[in-house]
Amino acid sequence: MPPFKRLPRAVREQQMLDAAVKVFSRRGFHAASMDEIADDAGISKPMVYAYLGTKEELFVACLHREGARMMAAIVDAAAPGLPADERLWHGLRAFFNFVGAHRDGWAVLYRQARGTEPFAAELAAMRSRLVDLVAGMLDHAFRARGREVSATDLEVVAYALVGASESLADWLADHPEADPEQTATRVLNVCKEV
Amino acid sequence: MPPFKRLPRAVREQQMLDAAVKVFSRRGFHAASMDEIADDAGISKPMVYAYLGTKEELFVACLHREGARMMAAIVDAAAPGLPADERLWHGLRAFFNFVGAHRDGWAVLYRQARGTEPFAAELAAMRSRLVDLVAGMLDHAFRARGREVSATDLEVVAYALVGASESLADWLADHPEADPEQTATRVLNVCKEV
DNA sequence: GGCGTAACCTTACGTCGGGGTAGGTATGCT
DNA sequence: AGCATACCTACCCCGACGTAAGGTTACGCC
Repeated sequence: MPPFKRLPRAVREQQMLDAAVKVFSRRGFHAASMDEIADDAGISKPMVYAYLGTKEELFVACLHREGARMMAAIVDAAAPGLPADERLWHGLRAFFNFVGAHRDGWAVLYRQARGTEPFAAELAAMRSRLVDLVAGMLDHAFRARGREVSATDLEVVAYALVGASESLADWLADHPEADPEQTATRVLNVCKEV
Repeated sequence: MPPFKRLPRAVREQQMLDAAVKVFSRRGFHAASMDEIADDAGISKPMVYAYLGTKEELFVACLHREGARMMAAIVDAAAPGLPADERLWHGLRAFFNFVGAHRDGWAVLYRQARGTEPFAAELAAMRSRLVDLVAGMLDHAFRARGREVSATDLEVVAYALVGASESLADWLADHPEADPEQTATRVLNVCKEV
């Protein structure tokens, strides 16, 4: 038999996470089986337990990795040096491009985690950070135009904007033929009217 | 022993659906057990199978009942006789009041169904009907102000509006102290700017 | 009133998928 | 050589879906 290649732990962990994200997104948390994940990662089940722990812990690991990637993509694109309007636009673009490129990661984050109790809190924290980020950018943008908005109203608008984007991202995840850039443009057109 | 009261089928079915919605919303689809649902309904498990069928069928029944209730609440409030602006406003109010009053029903609809494969399609169909309804009202509202908007743009705006509302509804479901009416007002304030 | 039938309802169980683990084997580094 | 790390096969076992078979109450009909 061909002796399966031995790989360092860090590499295997990434492979496992890749497989886990894929399977979780397709089947949902409960319907996904550790056997299938292990199989898909080209490894056997006990390794998954040895490296990433129990099923819940594995899911949390996925959540963290995908969430961190998404936040990083947005923060990178919306560099603080740019003018306020540009930051929002680039952030939106980055968001939709991320969702377009990581459709299954997105499904894990926002379709599985939202419904399954132990993870809802984790997700709420991430979304809260995103809302804060968007609220900050909106604040900049409004101030740049000489408009002053109260902190709570700012938060509600940010929440609504994030919600609308998530909703369209969801739609995007289900329509592989759709173009992320175009979707971002559409959201921005709506926002421009405000 | 106290002979448990015998009730007609229709009544029991409603009790079962009430219990099912409650348990599904608390535990999620998979984590919910038929035993707990039966227990909560004050009945024993085989009755649930006899009346509502398998677990999936039971969940679909919940989905349909709650979805129909929500749509009915919105359609009733947004009577076609009213002027376009009023219809949107009343529809929004009805939506948020419904979510406020049926927080667990909402959780079943939009947190469980979205993530769990067999039901996602069912939910997508409902949401699609809602988007169409909203798009129709938006069309009226725009025309009343003399603005013409293409059908696809209309759909995107409707989708974004529904998404934003769902997002805030979600937030509402997690904050029992929040006021539905006030939340509706806030969304409308954002829309008024468009 | 009695009696049968149908509907209501229960206890108790078969069964199986899948999470998690015990213990052992190979491989590379020092 | 020896030790740690990567890796596997095979297994245990519990929880929960779904069901079989039987008891109990209401109601219609003579």
